[in-house]
Amino acid sequence: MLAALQLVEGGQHFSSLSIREITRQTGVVPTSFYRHFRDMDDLGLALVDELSMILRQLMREVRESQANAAKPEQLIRHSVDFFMQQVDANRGIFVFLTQELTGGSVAVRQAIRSELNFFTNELVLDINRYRILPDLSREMLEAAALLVIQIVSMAIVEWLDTAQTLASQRETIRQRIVRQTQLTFLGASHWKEKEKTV
Amino acid sequence: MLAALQLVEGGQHFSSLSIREITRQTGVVPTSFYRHFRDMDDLGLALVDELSMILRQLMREVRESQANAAKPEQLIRHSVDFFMQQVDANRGIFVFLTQELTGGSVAVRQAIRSELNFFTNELVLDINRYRILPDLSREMLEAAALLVIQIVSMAIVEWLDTAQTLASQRETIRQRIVRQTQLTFLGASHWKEKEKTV
DNA sequence: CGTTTTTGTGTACAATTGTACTTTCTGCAA
DNA sequence: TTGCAGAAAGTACAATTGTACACAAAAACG
Repeated sequence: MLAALQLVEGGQHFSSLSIREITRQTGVVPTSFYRHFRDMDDLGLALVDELSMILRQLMREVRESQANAAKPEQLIRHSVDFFMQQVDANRGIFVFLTQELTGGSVAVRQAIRSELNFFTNELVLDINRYRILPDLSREMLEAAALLVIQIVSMAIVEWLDTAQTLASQRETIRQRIVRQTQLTFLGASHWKEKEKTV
Repeated sequence: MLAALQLVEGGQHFSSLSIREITRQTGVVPTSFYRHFRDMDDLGLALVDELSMILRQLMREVRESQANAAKPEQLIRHSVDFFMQQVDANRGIFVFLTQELTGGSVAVRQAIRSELNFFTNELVLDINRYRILPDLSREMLEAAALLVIQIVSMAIVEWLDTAQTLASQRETIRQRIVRQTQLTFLGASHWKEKEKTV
């Protein structure tokens, strides 16, 4: 699994990897692959499972880093800074997950989407816990929370393409995440249910 | 190019296609490939160019379908309905574009991103033309417009995974697009520049 | 018409691939 | 110490791959 992640981080798309390539990377004979996975699809799913665990832990750390939040208006900014730092420290994970979010097999795609839904629910819980947006309907709350998750997801792809040395471009991305997130919360706080959605 | 699109629509990832596979699909000898493209990357870029043209035309039609818009509050809903209809009618195009948005080579990814920026600018022009959000700063306006584009982009991926027969699931996706877009505009309309972004 | 450019064909080959199979190794429990 | 299960190695083979090169048809153009 680590070998596959390294190859993906090295610029190849997961769906273009071969079994032999992966075993070669780990310094093991091709047929050993089958001791652990039925085929590449199986490996893909195993990776999503494994990386999901790591990702959840990582999100917990983002949350904890805000436990003694300075000022609430800087909460978003700090979370974004901290999170993007983690993205850099775990490139392989995020390259794989963003690739497969739109790429791999149906099963893998849905596994990743259900992980995004998990984070959406966590966010909904947090919003409720801190009594932000108390008047929002469940549906709208979920749409807003998922939107925040999607904002970050889309930004990660671009972030990973932007060299760490290009500080100004990276700052542009960070600012956009903050702005779009603020926009989302601002919109949600002004939502009146009478404005019928459909 | 059509052959590649068909294979992608058939469930394979573009980066896993082989030259021989493509030429086989068109009923032509493998070496003929090189008469038209240097390599697969070249084909990928050519596809983005070609599909961008089609996509722009398609977006124009979405706009025109709203020229004599009934009521403004239904404008979003109607545009979404019309657009998703076009997605169904052009699956191959959208499968490829969403795949490569996070997948392919750096060059292809950036080509697609710049296309998304084009649509963002178009949307900004429209917003200005109709005097929606007259008080919004340029930066915030762009962030909001891009967010709308991103909302749709993310939804397309899920849409393509949802069979046409599952009407209720598809309606859920449509509603989410509408809600998230409304949220974005609502937030943008309440934005005061004093709420410093960063 | 004749010529030139573009596109397609045929042949060839070394490299890589997935996977079935048999055999060897390794660590641990009895 | 023995036995055994899990992991790796070794061997094998047919299928597929990218691409070089020489030649043939077709299209474009004067």
